[in-house]
Amino acid sequence: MRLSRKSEYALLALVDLSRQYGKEPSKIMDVSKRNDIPKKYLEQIFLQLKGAGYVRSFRGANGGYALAKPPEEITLAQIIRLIEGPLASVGSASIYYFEHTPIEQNKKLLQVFKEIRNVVSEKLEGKTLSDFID
Amino acid sequence: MRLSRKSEYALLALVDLSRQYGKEPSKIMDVSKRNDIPKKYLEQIFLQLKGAGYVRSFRGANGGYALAKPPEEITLAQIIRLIEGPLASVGSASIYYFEHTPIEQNKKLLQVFKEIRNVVSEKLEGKTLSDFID
DNA sequence: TTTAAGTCTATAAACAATATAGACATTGAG
DNA sequence: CTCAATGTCTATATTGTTTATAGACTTAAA
Repeated sequence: MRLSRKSEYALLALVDLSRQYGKEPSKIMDVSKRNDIPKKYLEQIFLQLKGAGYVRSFRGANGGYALAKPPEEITLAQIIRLIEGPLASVGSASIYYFEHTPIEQNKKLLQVFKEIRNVVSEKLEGKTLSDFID
Repeated sequence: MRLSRKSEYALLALVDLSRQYGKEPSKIMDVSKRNDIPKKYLEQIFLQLKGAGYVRSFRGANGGYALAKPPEEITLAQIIRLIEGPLASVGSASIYYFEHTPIEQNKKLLQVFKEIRNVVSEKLEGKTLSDFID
């Protein structure tokens, strides 16, 4: 499970919104500056997060973005699955995104990557955005 | 730590050589056929493994490839680090391949990925080629 | 009506993954 | 000595992904 820059940005942006949860929405520009994320790229990331129901947007002047649910209800696993796809190292060890890959030819080898998938999954399912507000 | 096709091929090919350890070297063509790996791609993979000292080659007629050391002495971690680079999900959580990335801005977030790196590393350091001979 | 926001879609630049091609070098067998 | 089988080396092709950037459009508040 290699994280792209996009996922790093998404996590930072969501933690930023978590700090404002219950308050006024945050403007893309402000989130961009505070976390050093390219503004136009962040726009796309927020649109994706919105499509998946993790954030809400408010258009027009005084608009901005806010979390769509409490920080306690959004896990790292959910966000990373959204942006990256499978948590597993190989497609054939993935549950949500299973696909056939060559390593299936060796059952024991595949088993190692399933075990890794499981521990990674547990770690990420167990952490929510609320755990990362300073 | 997302595995490329190349790593899957490398692991399958090495396990194949492990089965022949102590016997005659295996020809690229045979390893290719047995594991369904494109021959010309496998050539490149073996050259890389040879450069890193995991396999030896014998040229000319009756040539082929063999493990350069006992299967017990080659770990999955070594091979994956060779082919993929860092085991860590993010560069800033990597020890051997550290680099600065945005997620460092949030120490707690970074810590999660360091923990994941550690468990993945332990799993892969703890398994050698000998564990995968049927 | 103006202005400050978010929306949507296209595209570009750079890089990585996954091979394929072909000329070359080495070795053993006959 | 020559031929065939094998590994070596380097270049290139193809495709996809990542990481953005651009610009025209829509919405809402003042």
